[in-house]
Amino acid sequence: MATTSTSRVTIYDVAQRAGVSKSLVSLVLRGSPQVSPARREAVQQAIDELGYRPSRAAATLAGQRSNTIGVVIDDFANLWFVDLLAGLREGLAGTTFHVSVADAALNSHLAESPVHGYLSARVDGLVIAGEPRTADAAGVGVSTVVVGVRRQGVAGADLVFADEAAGSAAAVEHLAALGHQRIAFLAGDSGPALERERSYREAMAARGLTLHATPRGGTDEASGHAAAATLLADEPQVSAIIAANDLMALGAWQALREAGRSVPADVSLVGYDNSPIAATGIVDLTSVDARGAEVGRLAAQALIARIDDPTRPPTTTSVQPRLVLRGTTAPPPR
Amino acid sequence: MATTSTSRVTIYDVAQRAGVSKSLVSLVLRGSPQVSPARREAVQQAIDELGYRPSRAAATLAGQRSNTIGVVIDDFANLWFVDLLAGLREGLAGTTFHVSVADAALNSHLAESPVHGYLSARVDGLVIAGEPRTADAAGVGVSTVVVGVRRQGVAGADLVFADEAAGSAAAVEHLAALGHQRIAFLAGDSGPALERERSYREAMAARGLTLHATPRGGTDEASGHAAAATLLADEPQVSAIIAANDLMALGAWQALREAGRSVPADVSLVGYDNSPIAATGIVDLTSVDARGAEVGRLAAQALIARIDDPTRPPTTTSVQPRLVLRGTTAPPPR
DNA sequence: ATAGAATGGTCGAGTTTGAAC
DNA sequence: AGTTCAAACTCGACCATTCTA
Repeated sequence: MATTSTSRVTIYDVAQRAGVSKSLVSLVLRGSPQVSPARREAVQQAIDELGYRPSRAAATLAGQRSNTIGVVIDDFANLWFVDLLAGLREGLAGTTFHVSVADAALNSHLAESPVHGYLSARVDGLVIAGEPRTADAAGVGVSTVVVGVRRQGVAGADLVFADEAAGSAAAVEHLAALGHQRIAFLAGDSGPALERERSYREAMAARGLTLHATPRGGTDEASGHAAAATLLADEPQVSAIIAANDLMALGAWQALREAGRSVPADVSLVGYDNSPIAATGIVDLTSVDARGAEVGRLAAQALIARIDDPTRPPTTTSVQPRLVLRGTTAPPPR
Repeated sequence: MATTSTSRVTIYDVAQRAGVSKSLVSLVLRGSPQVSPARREAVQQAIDELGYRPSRAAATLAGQRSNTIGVVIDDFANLWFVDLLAGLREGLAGTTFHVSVADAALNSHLAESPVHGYLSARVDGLVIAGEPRTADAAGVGVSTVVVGVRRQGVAGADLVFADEAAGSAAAVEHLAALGHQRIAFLAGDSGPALERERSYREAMAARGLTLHATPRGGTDEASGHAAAATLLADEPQVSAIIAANDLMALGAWQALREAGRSVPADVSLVGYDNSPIAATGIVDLTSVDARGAEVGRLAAQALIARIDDPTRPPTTTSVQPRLVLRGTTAPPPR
């Protein structure tokens, strides 16, 4: 079995052992139907006996394709991508593509950007689930789909994103239906956060309600806390808060607690992303589900189609978000 | 710039344009000091003008090394690995290794295991941060470090893990110092969970306290909820609960709330992992910090050393965990 | 079903160059 | 002027596959 062979076992070794040519081994490896069952069996046996592992590098070099799809995300700490990856995988079922994930931080010790790394790796497709670099705006030379609403586009890429407008509208509608009038929005400066804010403004205007949007800041828990604290000091009459994401909502909750306001009795709270943290029973945060899994599934579809025909015109697909009602929203206090 | 060249630009094209041999281009690419500034400059200019991207596949094939480290984790949804990756990256600073992350689920549409995928990719090193497959116990033929306490070992691999015994002991000690006697443990069936349970038992025995460990179940929120619900029904006199991880602690908290017991006034609660979710102000869960970043840093060190000298005897390194005190522990009710 | 060219790099050995002895 | 030597550069075999014929 695990013979400590001096050199690696190659396709030649397998071919020799099975008594066939190396080309035939290659065919078996890639599951070609043009191989007789007897030969296939013999080759497979030789592979097992020798413990042969095909070299992906050689296959990529010779085949001009890596059979790999690269996924670039902003940050592993951002929980949103967990769903996205799950959907991506689902959409890739039935294909033989490998999936490789990189975040900008992970390889920050190298000068190179993740996108360039994947380009060097000759990926067959690229999923950019974060803000694209300006340098990549002109196109990256490989089938690409950009996920999420981004400030920066990538030429020739397909687009898949959640319809943030519908999400904010649903949140506003839910709160308005409960009787809230003074509904605030905790704004952030990422692409999706901007879009969520924009549509919050629209939804409020459509109802003739007064806007209460905070200045744009970061999108983490501390930013949510700070923004909410300022908001509560300036406009204590606010009875509901929509945050640009769940983490900010948690920060806001903390600020509310510190201000002696209870959720949802005094103030209703709606997050955005429906992240795992919102779903825990102890947090139980009403949140807009951005449908990451569905976005991932559609992104996979778009990518497969583009790899199949790189000349097809870029498409734009949006997914309807869903408001997940939990325990942080209630009618305003009388 | 972006000339839509028919075929890819290769090292030959760059060499020709710069008026040097392809070997010299290769030397520039890898930052060799044996190149005159003038030539280096010329080559770099040619690279920029042509938009050349080296082929990693070719480099790996020719160089017999991929300059890549593969990281295998159980599941992206497990937040623990976020810290681990951060530490890994830190430990890899100054090297030119690329880092690639795969979880078992992500490529589940392929028959192949992540480890085998990385073997085919000819990674220079492997970090296994999950339960190794039995098939890999005999060794995988590449420098490997296993992270965390696992039931299954990998021959020849270095080991880096948090000292779970010290973690459980710290939790028990903290609770005992607050005056708790009836301290329960929510057990799970993963490698680390078993170890945490084992040392909980030891720490309790050392203090002459009666054990209250639940039967081992899953390690997710629902499992924590179920285990705690049963525990509260069977042994309502318990005044403190240590969970095998944070998610289980959240589930337990929910069960406590449903039973009308408040945290920490009626029952104290300690989680394990110090995950981001525990750190949020709204949850504020006392938790044992498994020091993922430190583990990652040490894993990187061990791996670098092993890649440097594959014959060195396997090492075992443990990291002292730290109990992070937050708002879910207090003296028992009188 | 197979031989042989092609893929795009790396690597070690060898060649050139120019200055120092 | 001839020899020596290191630094700078080039040559060509080789890596393990796929693809064409």
